Amino acid sequence: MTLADHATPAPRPGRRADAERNRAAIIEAAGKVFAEHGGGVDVREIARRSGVGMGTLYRHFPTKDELLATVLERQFDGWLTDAHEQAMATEDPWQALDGFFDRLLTNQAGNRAAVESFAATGGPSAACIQRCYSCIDQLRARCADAGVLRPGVTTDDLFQLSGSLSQAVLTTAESHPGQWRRLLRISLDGLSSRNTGPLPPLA
Amino acid sequence: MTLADHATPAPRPGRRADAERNRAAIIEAAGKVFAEHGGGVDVREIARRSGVGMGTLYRHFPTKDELLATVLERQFDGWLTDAHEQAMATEDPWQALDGFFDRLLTNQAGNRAAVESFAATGGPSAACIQRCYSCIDQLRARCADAGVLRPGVTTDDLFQLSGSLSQAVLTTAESHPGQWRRLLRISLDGLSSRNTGPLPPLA
DNA sequence: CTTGAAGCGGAGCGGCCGCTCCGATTAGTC
DNA sequence: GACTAATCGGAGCGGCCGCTCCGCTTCAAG
Repeated sequence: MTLADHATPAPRPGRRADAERNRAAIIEAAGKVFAEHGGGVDVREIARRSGVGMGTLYRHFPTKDELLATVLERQFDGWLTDAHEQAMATEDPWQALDGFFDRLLTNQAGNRAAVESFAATGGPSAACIQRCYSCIDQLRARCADAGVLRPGVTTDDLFQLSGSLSQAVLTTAESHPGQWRRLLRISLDGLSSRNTGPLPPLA
Repeated sequence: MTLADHATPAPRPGRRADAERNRAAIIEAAGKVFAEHGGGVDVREIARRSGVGMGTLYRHFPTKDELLATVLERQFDGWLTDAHEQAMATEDPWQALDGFFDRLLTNQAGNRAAVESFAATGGPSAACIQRCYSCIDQLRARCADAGVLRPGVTTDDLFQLSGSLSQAVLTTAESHPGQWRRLLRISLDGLSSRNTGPLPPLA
């Protein structure tokens, strides 16, 4: 995992064993709590759920934002890696793109904090966005080379699409789980090279 | 306007003139402030911007949530009416649908509070959602009758689409304004009857 | 102009929440 | 077991924000 680099402070090996355990507990609990209630939850709730005092929590993460960022980064990075690996293992370029989106969105289904962070900044962090862009661009290029992608579609378009769909994933999570897949199918069909009409120009 | 019914307390005609003026000022200022900063802003900011004291604000709206609801309802209702009228005046069913979405999304472009409310509850209020559903359903039926709409597409699909795109409208508002139109075009192309593949079933 | 009731303003209360501080505890060493 | 430095825990501080309270102002009826 390359993402441990972003943690603050980084998990040094020379640390006491209980400290290491607590740190892990905090990250796990925070992941669940943020996903359930969004980034606005009381930090005390995270401390409670991880069985740790406030002092301990704040020694590991100097700021609530830092904790949120770390957690989000870990989660998103995991989802991204997973979706990317699956896509790489798929031969058909179009199915790879399809599977990538499906996997990525499935993974973050119901995670309030993740969607909020997309809404606020377009993603968990600049580095994360960059990684995501790279993945998407790779898949886009494969599709474009195979001639199955609608001409003029940019990596940015695909990135925005995933962000916008993650909104749908969240709002339909409780009432109509999985309905977002219909939107994904529709969008992907609109992205196929069957559609040759020009897209609105970038301002 | 049927939406004044939702205000609390309703603007009674027998009220003093200055009270009426203040009420209007509050609604207007709140609309701007909520749009700029989202539903989380300090109520004091709204009082300041409308040139009114806290007491006045809270006599007109017993609760911050009530104020937010009223404002959102007014705004959304206006946008919806506007988009609907424009769509009704368009003969071609497909262009009517296209124009409806374009107009609705353009109108709410950059309104943080509006997008938040979509994220939280799917819309400003149950009544508003109902109205929106009706509009969309009407347009959907016209397209379906004309045979230009992909088979199996539900009103719910179209509603979710608009909610998900409003997310894109917000995130691209500052860096790439108007880029969301590309996503809209893509989605609509995926919704045309040219695409006959079955959509994932509703769970 | 007088009068009384409707309306106004903003200081301030109470609760929530991010973060800190320091005495108690415990892991790890000899 | 003794020792010490790293770690822990949670009471509490300070600031933010929703909302209230009440003395002052203004409208409009007579």
